[in-house]
Amino acid sequence: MTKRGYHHGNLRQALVDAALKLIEEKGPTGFALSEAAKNAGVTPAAVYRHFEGREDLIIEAALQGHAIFADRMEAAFNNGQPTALEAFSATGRAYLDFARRHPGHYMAMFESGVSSQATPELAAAVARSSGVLERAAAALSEHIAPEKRPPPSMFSAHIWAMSHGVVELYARGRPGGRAPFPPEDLLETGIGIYLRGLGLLPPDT
Amino acid sequence: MTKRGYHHGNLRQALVDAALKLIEEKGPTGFALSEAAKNAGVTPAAVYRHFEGREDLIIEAALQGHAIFADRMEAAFNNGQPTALEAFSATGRAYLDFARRHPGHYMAMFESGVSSQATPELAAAVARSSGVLERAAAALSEHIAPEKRPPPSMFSAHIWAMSHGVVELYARGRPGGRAPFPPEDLLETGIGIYLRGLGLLPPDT
DNA sequence: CCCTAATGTAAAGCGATATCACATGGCGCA
DNA sequence: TGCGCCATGTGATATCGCTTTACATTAGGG
Repeated sequence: MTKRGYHHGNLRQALVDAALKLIEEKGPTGFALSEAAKNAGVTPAAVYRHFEGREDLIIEAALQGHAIFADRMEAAFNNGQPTALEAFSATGRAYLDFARRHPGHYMAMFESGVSSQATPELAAAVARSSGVLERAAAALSEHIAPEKRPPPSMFSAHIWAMSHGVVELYARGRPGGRAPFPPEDLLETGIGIYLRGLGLLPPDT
Repeated sequence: MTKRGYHHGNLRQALVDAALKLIEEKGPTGFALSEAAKNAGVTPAAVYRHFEGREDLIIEAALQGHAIFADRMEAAFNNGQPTALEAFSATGRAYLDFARRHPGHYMAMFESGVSSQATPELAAAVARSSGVLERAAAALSEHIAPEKRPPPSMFSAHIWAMSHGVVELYARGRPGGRAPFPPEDLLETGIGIYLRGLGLLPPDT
């Protein structure tokens, strides 16, 4: 585990971990490649043996983030069990939970300024994440009367947009001072109202 | 208008304009104070006669953005005329329209990493923006049966979150390749479904 | 008309990214 | 076993952007 003399052993991942911690602490802007190197116990130049540069390191962090993200949502969705609605709801909660538990990853994924198309691997990871949410939406869609059913990809885009918006604006105290409501409640109620608009929830309460 | 020899005449605003153009072109990360200075025809040090530094320049851009933003939404809301629903809908469209027409401002406001509380003036400008949207939501709220009426601030938070999410994720081709739908449609339908969930739109179509 | 304050410049320090030649040592192969 | 290669890390250095300081210029009021 400790530095074995000259060679590190697993510098690549150690750098990613250091980067994630720094991004979480100081934001993607404040993150410095040289500081990540120092925290990993090597000189800045060593980073270039494993990554093309600063941006490439961020991309790797985002990539790992999307992998975890997709896994979590996949597990929460649980193949649509026990019901499409409950699975969908769990998936939504998993979204926010991921953002809370992995702020460094989330920032690398969505706030670092790197395009989701930066590399083919990243694009694939993003596609997998979207795929999970889209399948959850598609499964739930089947319970909507066909004539008032939006395309599943639009359905999932709405959910993703609201989830992301809640994270960005209210999960770290953005507009109007502090969060007027806990983000979890905000997202839960927002999605609830939206689902009611689709006829997927009863119109009471 | 042109540089009058040694003194510029209106360097402060010229720097803000240059910064906005650069932010729009290269993102808040790629924006360089020195480049803005060059584009304004002065040396980097001259910037410090008008701003405390790079971040302060971005804050001023965000500040002006919020002023325009609030004005536009205020005008679109039009004091709730002709109907609360139409005024609200116009306000939502104004949101997206602003993001499209003023990408530099929007990025400075929401993607630059500066806190909305960075300075008291910025906090005030943000509060004014939120206030407009919140009033629009409050006016529309009165048409909801009281027992199923969420607090207006929660209502407006939902709308802001979805609007912001659409801009961030789909107005510049984020997840899953390119935008599957025009952002305008995405937001319009999303808000439509949400309003239907509140009983503010008829459940047909 | 001059003097002062506002505004801009030139030069230099600092820290971060990135590149290059060189050092080290882990590991496969004879 | 021991040799040599190549992956991995270092040190030095170039470049660039932010920022500060001392100095230069000019607009405008007394």
